[in-house]
Parts: sequence; C-alpha cells; structure tokens
Amino acid sequence: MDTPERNQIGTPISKFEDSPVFNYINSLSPIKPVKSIHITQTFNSLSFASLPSVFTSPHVSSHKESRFLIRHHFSDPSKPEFSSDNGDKVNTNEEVMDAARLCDNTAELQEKNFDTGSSIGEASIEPLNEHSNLPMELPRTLKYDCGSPDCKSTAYHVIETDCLSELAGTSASLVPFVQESFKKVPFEGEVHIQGMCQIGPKKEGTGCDWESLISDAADLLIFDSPNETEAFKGLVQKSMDPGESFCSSLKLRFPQDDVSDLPKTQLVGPLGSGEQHEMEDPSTQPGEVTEVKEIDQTQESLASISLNKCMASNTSEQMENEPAFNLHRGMRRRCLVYEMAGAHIKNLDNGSNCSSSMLSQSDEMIASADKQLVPFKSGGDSSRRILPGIGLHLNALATTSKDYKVVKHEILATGGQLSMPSSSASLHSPTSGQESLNKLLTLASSEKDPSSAINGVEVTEDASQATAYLASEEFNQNSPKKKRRRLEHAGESDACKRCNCKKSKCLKLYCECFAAGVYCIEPCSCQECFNKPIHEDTVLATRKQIESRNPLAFAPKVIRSSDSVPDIVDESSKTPASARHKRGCNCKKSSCLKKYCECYQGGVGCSISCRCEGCKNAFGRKDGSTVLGTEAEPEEEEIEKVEKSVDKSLQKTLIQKDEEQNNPDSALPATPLRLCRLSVQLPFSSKGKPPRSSFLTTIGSSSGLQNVQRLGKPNFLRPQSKFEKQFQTVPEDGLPEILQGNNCSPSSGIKSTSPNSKRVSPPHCDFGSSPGRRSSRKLILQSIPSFPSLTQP
DNA sequence: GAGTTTGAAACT
DNA sequence: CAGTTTCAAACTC
Repeated sequence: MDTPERNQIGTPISKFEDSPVFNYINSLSPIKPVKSIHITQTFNSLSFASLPSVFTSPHVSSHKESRFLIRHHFSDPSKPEFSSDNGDKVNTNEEVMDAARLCDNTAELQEKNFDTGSSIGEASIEPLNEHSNLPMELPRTLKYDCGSPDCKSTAYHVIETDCLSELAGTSASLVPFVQESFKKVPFEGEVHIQGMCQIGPKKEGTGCDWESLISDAADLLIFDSPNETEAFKGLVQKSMDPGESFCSSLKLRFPQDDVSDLPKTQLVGPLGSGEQHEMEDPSTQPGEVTEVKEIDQTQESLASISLNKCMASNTSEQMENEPAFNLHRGMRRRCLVYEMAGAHIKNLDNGSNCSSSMLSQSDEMIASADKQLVPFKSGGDSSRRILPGIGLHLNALATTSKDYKVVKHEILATGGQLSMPSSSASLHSPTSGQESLNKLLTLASSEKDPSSAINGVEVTEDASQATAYLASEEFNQNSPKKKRRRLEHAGESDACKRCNCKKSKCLKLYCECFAAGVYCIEPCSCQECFNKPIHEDTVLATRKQIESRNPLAFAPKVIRSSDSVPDIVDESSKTPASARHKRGCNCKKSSCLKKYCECYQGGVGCSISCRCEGCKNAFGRKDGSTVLGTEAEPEEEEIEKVEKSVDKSLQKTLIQKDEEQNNPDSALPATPLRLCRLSVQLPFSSKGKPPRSSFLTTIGSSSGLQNVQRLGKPNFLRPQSKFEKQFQTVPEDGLPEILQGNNCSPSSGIKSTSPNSKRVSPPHCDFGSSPGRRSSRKLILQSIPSFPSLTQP
C-alpha cells in the first residue's frame, strides 16, 4: 500500500513529462503525451491502490526478492543474446535493458519507445504511453514482443523476472500482472514494460528478501520462459531450478479442477503464445505446464485486482479477465491453504478438526492468506517474512537440518517474530533436507516464520502442517522407498519423516500423517495413499467417521500445558507445565522406555490413566515415583539405566540439545523438529522420529526458536493462539505433577548425561536461571482443547 | 535392507 | 468391555 515504490513510480512519470526530451518526443511522435500521461496516472493509482491488496498476498514476495535481483542481472545479460537473435530488435532490446537499468534516462527511453512503438505498431505505442510510469521499459518490451517470437519470449522472461523482483520488493501481485500482460502483449505489449520499469526501481528500493521471491518468480519464469530463449532461460532456470521443483510440487497439489477454473486467456502465452508457454518449460510436460500457468496465475491473483484493473484500462479484455484473476487467487490460496491449513483449521467450523480444516478451506485459506499477505507486503523485509509463505511449509518439511538452521538464523534475526508464540518457528520442521528444494523452502520458511509471528502461533503451526501436506504431496509422487530413505537420511532430522503405510491407505489412525491431521507428503513412503488433497472428500469422511467413534481421535496424544510467555514469565514462578498422554499407554514389554510407548515417545511421564506394566518411563512413572518431585536423583538413575540399557540415543539427543542450548546458533541449525520435540520430549534418539505434532502438540510461547522447534510438524488441528490461552488458563488435571516431573525428570536425566545440562523439558529445575530455555521447555497443551480452537478462526 | 518386536488402532 | 486382529512404527540384526 504505502510502499515507497509508489512514490518512486509517481516521480519518474512526472520527471518524464517534465523532461525536455519527453516534450520533444511528444512533439515528434504522432501520439500525444496527454493520452499516455492520463493512462499512466490511472495505472499508477490503480496499480498501487491495488497493490496493497495484492501484497496482502503471501509471503512469497519477500523471500524471493534477493533471488530476483540476481536473476534480474542474469536476465539482462541474456537479453542481449535475444536481441542479437532478433537483429533489428537487438538494439531495442539493449535499449530496453539499459532502460530497465537506467530508469533515469527517461528521455532516451521514451525515444526508444517511440521507435519501438513505431516499429511495433500504434497499438504497442499506446500502451506504452499508458504506462507512462514505465515508459521506457514498456516500449522495449513491445519491441521484443513485436519482434521475433524469440525476442518476445525473452522479453517475457525478463519481464517476469522483473515482475518477480517487484513482487519480492513490493508485492507478488505485480508479477502476475506482468505475466498476464505479457501473455496479452502480443496485442498489448506495452504493459509489460511497465512491469519491467517498476520492477527495476522497486527492486533497488525495496531491498526485500529477494531470495524468497525468487523461488516463486523462478518458477514462473521457468514455466513462462519459452524454450527458444534458452540462454536467458538457462540463466533463469539455473537460479530457478529449486523453485521449479517447488512449483512442480505446487502443481501436483492443485487439483485439475483448479486448472480448469483458470482463465484460458491467462494461461495463454504472450503474443498468442500459449504454445510458447508449454514450449517454454522443457522439463515440464504439457499438463504440468498448464499447472504451472495456474501457479503463475495464482501469483497473478496475488497481484490483486488492482493490477487487473490497470490492465483493463489498457484493454477491455483484461477487464474481463479479472474474474479469472480472482479464480487464480483462489488457486493460489488453495496452495496456501494447504500450507496454512493448520491455522485455517481453526476457522474450520467443525470440531472435526484438522481434517476438515486441512483438506478444504480454499475459501478460508484465501481469507487467511489475504490477511497474511497484507502484513507481509506492507512491511519491509520483516513484514514479508511475517507473511506466510507457501514455500515455507514445504521448506520446513523438505528442508534439512542444515537448511533449517539457516532459516532459524533468519528467524532469529527477526527477533520479535521469534519471540512470538513461537509455534511458527517450530513449524518449519527441518525434517528431511531436501536438496534443492530445501534452500528454496528454507527461504520460504523464513518468510513463513515471520508470517506466523504476525498472525501468531496459529498461523505457524497450521502453515507448517499445510506445507507438510504440500511437500508430502509433491514428494509423494516419488517412490515411497526413496522418500523414506530421504527421511531417514535426512537425517536424523526425523521430523521430516512420515508415514510408511501400506494397507491403511493412510486413512486410519495407524497413519501418523492422518492421525496428525496432515496430508501425506513427499517424505511419506505410503502406498495407495488416500491422505492427499486430491482425496479430500475421502479423508474428511474418514475423519468424521473416526471422530464419531472417538471425538478425541485426532487430538494430540500428548497434552501439554505451558506458559504462553514461557521465557519471560515462566520461571519458577509459574506452575510447571503439565503434560501427559491423553489416553495413557498400555505397554507391557517395553517398560515405557522405548518409543513404542506413546508416553515416552511424547516425552511425558506415564500417568494414572496408563495401563502399562513395569513402567519405567524416564519422564515419569505411572506410580509417580520418578520425575517430578525429586527432579534429579530418581530421574538420573532411571535415566542412566534407560540410556544405558535402552536408549543411548537419548544421550546423544541430550548432548545435542545441550550443545544447541549452549550455542544457540548451532542449536538453531539443528533440526527444528528435534529441537521442538527434544525440548519438550527430550530423549528421543536423534534417529528416532520426533514425536509427531499430533503427538506432542506443544506450543512454546517462550523463545521463538525453541517454540519453533517444538512445533516441528504442525498440527492442523490446533490453533496456537487459542491453544495457548486454553493451555495456559486450563492446565490439565493431574498434569502439574506430571509436568514438573516431565520437565524436571527429563532434564535431570539429560543433565546427567549431558555436561551442559541442557534440559529440554525441565526448565524449572535447572534453568530457572535461563528463562529462555525454560520457556522452550515448558510444555504447551495442544491436546484436545486445542482442536476446538482450531476450528474457530 | 529385511525381519522382528511392540503396542495402538481397529475390529469382533 | 474384553478379546482378537490388523497395522505401522520402532527396533534389531
């Protein structure tokens, strides 16, 4: 809305008009400046006015900006090549490039524009005038378009990149707009130029997170870029490859229905080059191409109606397209929805929880997305970060521990965000590091985190889950074995690990993903999986059925209560968070010392509700002997036994935790999931999967990092904000003891093992001194209560 | 990587 | 509600 960019745009125009060169050109050109000016003004007002709304669009913009910048450079070099191909046009292209670079030389640009316009045709010229803001660039673009088809394609690519950059800086909405314009360009090429010009200045001025935007932009570019423009394309693709994968994943997500919804016009490539688009992505198949287009369109939708309006001013056709844009928005939103699902779930009315929220809600998602998007745009980098990025969730899932670390650092930088309910941070579970995707995702995740911070915990968790779904879907396509291996490899970042269902079709609680209210994602190695957005209806129906039998079936297995403001408040003063398994375990042979035990897996002690035999739960025995009271001693013994006899892995984890705690930075890098889980759950072996989100839904208000880590996999079910309140206000029944015991005992156990004495769960005991840790340690109840809350928002 | 163990989930 | 079966994760080799 208030983005500085507007101001910039406005000034340039005025400058152009005032410049003697401009006047001279006007006199020379048959076209009168008045028209152009008039148009430009309208465009500016419209575009900018709309921009805010557009910006509201998600996250994406912020992250990618950095990348866009890079790409932008690439694009420029590439352009010359195209120009060479085109011959006469080459000059124009170069000029355009220069113009893009040097918006200052308005006069020259205008001249060029006129030239180009003349060459291209009057129609092209008019649009240029209309886009007086970007007069220079527009003409150039027109030339490209008018020129050889190749040039056009290149021009589009460039423009798109620029647009992307703009989006990153100002808003994603611009990009879509540009793309559309390009597509239409053949007829109306000039509009694109504007995008170019705007982008240039915006990029510099905004200084937003180019990288985050880049991923999206890259996707768009890749898809849009025609094969012909290989040189440019190569550059773009290289940078974009990760993004491309991301896009592909998105594509997978989108049901065909969505695609069909998209307006054909948008889909069609520029200059009547619907074909070109398809041609553009060699990697992508035709069907995919269409999907890609959808994605682009979604971005366009993000761009907001305002852009459309601007376009419309240029052409009536564009006006007609607006509805289509809206549809695109819906597409995009859907994607977001999946990512954001968790948060939206709250909104979902049904107590059905996650399932309903998860699957459906394109509409709801949209609303939420809009909210998120808005803050994102308005704000500088921070704001952007705040906005939930679609990619983020994916990142979380896909990102390896390493990537996660990076993200974390970013988050930390944001500071305030981290301090936030934190759940957001946790959302970005590091899980499996996924190659190229990870980086992109990490970027996105960083953005998401902020967004989550803005929206509050709810968003983060939801988003994480949603991302998980997205990622899962994308990844699912991969062979299950590979996926699973990835997960395993990923590390230890078990967090990413997912289900491996073979017979349940991921529609039963056997399936961890389904039980967590999340769609299966890539990391899943499940077979015949129905837990995918495609089978939303089935999933919802199944969920309902299961819920009918057990309303709490999808509630977190472990209910934890923690202070919303753990770090600050928690300390000793607050009552210790309580955590327990909602239903209790029934272990007979594992002595509750292995992850077979859900209590142990959840990092909580056994309670009266447990029917376990020979309970030796390190977090707290059923008889209550252990953990709580005497934090250290009994626990230590038990822990030692457990560690030695049972889990050496625990020690490792503890050590890791300790290290992390000691070195926050280092800790951050560690897989968030682990951290989260570890913080609360403790002793899971690094290899061991972190307890699932559903399992441990802990909401850490405390330090953002810790909280983030905890979130690990987000539960669609729980809305953080509400949860927090509930948890805080309503500690669980027997929890207090358990909680203390959990916190203390694990910590004590940990301490014994780890020199640093970094306890995850037991903030109270040792960490009274370090509030931050405590906060992280404090357990938040995500359990049942949380679910209800999920439905709300 | 395959096989075993385990306990929750589902079923009867 | 209890017993049994099914299932997938956790674990072991």
